[in-house]
Amino acid sequence: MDAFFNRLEHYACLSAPARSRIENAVHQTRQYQPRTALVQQGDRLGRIFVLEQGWAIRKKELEDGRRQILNFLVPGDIFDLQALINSPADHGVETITPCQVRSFETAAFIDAAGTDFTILSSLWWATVQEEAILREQIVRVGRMTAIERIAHLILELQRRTRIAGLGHARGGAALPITRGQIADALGLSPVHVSRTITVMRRMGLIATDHVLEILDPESLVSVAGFDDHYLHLDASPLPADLFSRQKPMTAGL
Amino acid sequence: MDAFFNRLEHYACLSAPARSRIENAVHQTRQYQPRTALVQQGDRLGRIFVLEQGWAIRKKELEDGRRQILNFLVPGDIFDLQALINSPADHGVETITPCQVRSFETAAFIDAAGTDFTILSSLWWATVQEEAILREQIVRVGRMTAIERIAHLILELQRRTRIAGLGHARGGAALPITRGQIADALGLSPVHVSRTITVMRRMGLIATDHVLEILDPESLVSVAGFDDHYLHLDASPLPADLFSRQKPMTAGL
DNA sequence: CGCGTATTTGAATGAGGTCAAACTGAGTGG
DNA sequence: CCACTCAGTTTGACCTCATTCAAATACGCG
Repeated sequence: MDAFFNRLEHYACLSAPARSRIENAVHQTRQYQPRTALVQQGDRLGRIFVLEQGWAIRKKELEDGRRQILNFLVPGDIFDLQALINSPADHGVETITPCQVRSFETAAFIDAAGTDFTILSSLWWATVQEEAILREQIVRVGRMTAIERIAHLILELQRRTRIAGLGHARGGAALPITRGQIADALGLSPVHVSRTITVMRRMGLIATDHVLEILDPESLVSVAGFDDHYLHLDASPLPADLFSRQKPMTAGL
Repeated sequence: MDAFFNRLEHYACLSAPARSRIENAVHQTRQYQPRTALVQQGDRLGRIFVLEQGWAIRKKELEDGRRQILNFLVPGDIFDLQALINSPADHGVETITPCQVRSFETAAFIDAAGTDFTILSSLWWATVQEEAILREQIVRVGRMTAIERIAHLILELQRRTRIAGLGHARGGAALPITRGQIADALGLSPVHVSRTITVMRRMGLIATDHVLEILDPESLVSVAGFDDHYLHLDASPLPADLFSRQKPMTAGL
């Protein structure tokens, strides 16, 4: 439960009863190998998942094999709250490292989460943050050069792993992703990613001894034009009386 | 209120009391000229907006003037539910045609919407759909060729205007957007958009007498590799007892 | 008419893609 | 311990899709 609670508490301080509601909700935990499909496009899910350990990707594929990685998932990330509506998944989720995944049946999850204000507040934060990440991804892919895209992505992942409680205090946080994955995430070819990363290594921005590491955070920020506002790291809980001001017995969106 | 109700009812049939709760919620309606900023990056909003008439865009801008349009807003679209969390806007919203915009103070909106299951259900659908649109935008910009991007965007907007109750029965739906806007949405240059659209016109796919119109929907779908599943047009209401199965007095996410 | 904005077209340039081959490193098995 | 494999990475040569620059054209609109 660590990664999940860690994430929820990043957004709002959970009450003891809230914690135990979730702890006691029926759930299962499974381990997966890398390259395992967790959600397949077209699936109707009926479950809510939490990535407890490891890395995964959201992706869409075109008929002819072109692949777009929409986003990386790091420990604590929740998917798919969309399962609340019973519509087929419009994209797939796949592990890229060994992963531990917790899942709740939708109804059990709602019983546990849907009545507690702090949990709902955290979940809404998580949704807002996820949307913001998607928007920034659009900007990267639509309007940035190769080196900007890569630098920007690295910084985003570094910030997100920090939230997830991974990674070392500063710069740190080794990213377990391949050139091919970076390419599919950023709309580039693996070859060009390799070339660009070589340049970045020579610039002293990053090191790539087996895993990708940040050497010079400041310069990287400047190369990427990175502004972490969109990640809403300043998360503060919603006002606690937001939903109860006039109707004490109801909890809402 | 037409566009808003029309949209909400696309997702779930509203009860009479639900309608009147919204109708009676304190709100204001304003008209705006084209190119008016409705939300500026960095604003703290405190209001929920509904686009009643006209078209708008969500956008982000880079320091040096590069601009990325994240998404187009059509009548019935809601922004920004993110205002529920009190965090500065990470992107801007701007009109591109004359617009009529309704807005609710956050608290008033929650009072009206937060306790009614059908409304919450509709709002959740709208959020899920919006996220799906952002994801598809990533695929367009990341992995499609210019002609695919343009064809795909045109089809998305055509479907969305149909939901919005604009546009003619088939093909139809004139899109009031310029080459420059298409370029900023799709990560292309206006010049190349113009060239590509000329090609598409010569292929008999579209017409561009003042506004953009679809002539040959089938071929356009094939050129774009368009699959409208992601728009979740098959929206069906959540099971009405989803939140009340075990705890009758609560409504939830 | 005259101005500002959007579009079109041409020619030259460039960022990134493709193809192909060599290289690295972590298993795995003899 | 070495050979073999497989996946990922690197590098070079060439190509192409899209950009940039520039000039011409069309289109409202006061």
